[in-house]
Amino acid sequence: MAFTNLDKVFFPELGLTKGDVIAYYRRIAPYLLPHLADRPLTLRRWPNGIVGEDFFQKDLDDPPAFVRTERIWSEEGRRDIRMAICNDEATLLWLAQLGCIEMHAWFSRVTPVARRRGARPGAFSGSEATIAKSALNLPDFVVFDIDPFLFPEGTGPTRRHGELDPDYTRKGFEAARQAALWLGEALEGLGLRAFLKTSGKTGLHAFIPIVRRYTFAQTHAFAKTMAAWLTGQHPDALTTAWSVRDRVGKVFLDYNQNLRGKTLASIYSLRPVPQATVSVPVTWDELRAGFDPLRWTIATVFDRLERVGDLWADILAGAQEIALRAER
DNA sequence: GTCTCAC
DNA sequence: GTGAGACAACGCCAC
DNA sequence: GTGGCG
Ligand SMILES: [Mn+2]
Ligand SMILES: [Mn+2]
Repeated sequence: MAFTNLDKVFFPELGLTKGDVIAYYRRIAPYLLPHLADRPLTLRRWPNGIVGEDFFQKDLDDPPAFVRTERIWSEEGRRDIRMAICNDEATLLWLAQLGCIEMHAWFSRVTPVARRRGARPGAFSGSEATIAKSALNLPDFVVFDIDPFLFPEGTGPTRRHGELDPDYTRKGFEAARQAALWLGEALEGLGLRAFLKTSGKTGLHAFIPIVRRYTFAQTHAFAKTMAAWLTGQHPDALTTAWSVRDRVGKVFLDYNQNLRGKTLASIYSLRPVPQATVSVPVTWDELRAGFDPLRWTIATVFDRLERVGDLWADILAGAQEIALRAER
């Protein structure tokens, strides 16, 4: 496999090239690869850099031989597609070569669930019924995508990528921070430990590691209940509204990613914003103290990693049970 | 970015 | 050999 | 079935 166009500018403001993106993923690989392991990938590609067009890709027609793929049923396409799984550095760099700036891994894995009877390990193809019965329907996490919908005066949802507006960044993140703190308190009340990361923009991602025993329907219901309860406690600050215009001025607690095939920009993903930020794990103590979420970028993240290591290294070891009854 | 097909 | 053109997701929900 | 949404 050949790398091409290494000098093509991918981040004009910083002058970062495609070669810089590939170099970033080569260096981050030891931290990132464990979090991608065994998870189907939804590719999101920017072959002409962050100011160019982007597109999603799931089906890989004829990938290099070193790329692991899995045949997975696509209900809408009524056919099997071949999805990439990134378990090694070569595959990661191939993805970067394709123009993947972010990595989007599923919340479920293809590996068999231990001690599960009646399952057909490795069968994800042929029908919706097959994949619904498979390990891919049993996520490792309940996820909360915490998205501030605060905008500078005179702008609106259509211009919500206000990453260039420091005032908006600060206000939006402060709102997301408060929302995450409320979520953290509620989860603590349930005896659940969650892992936190910046999105790389102004939001936050909270992951609750769970045993692979709950279906997406169950994790979705759990997250929806939590989000609705929190929104009821803080109706002026939080929303779960489906319509963007009904979210303006609030923090959108998005529980809807808890479905098979949905993704978020992964931990240690480079984000397609001018500052070339990175999605970085943070501690709850750091959240309480506050920070600038855009401080971690392609240029600065390794300083932090060398100091604190991978704060999510043990995330799968802490798989928890979730109560399915409506809590409180 | 990759691939195929026409010239 | 080279350039043009096609192509690269999808599930859920409201209406 | 189409459109909004992430
Ligand atoms: Mn979101
Ligand atoms: Mn988000």
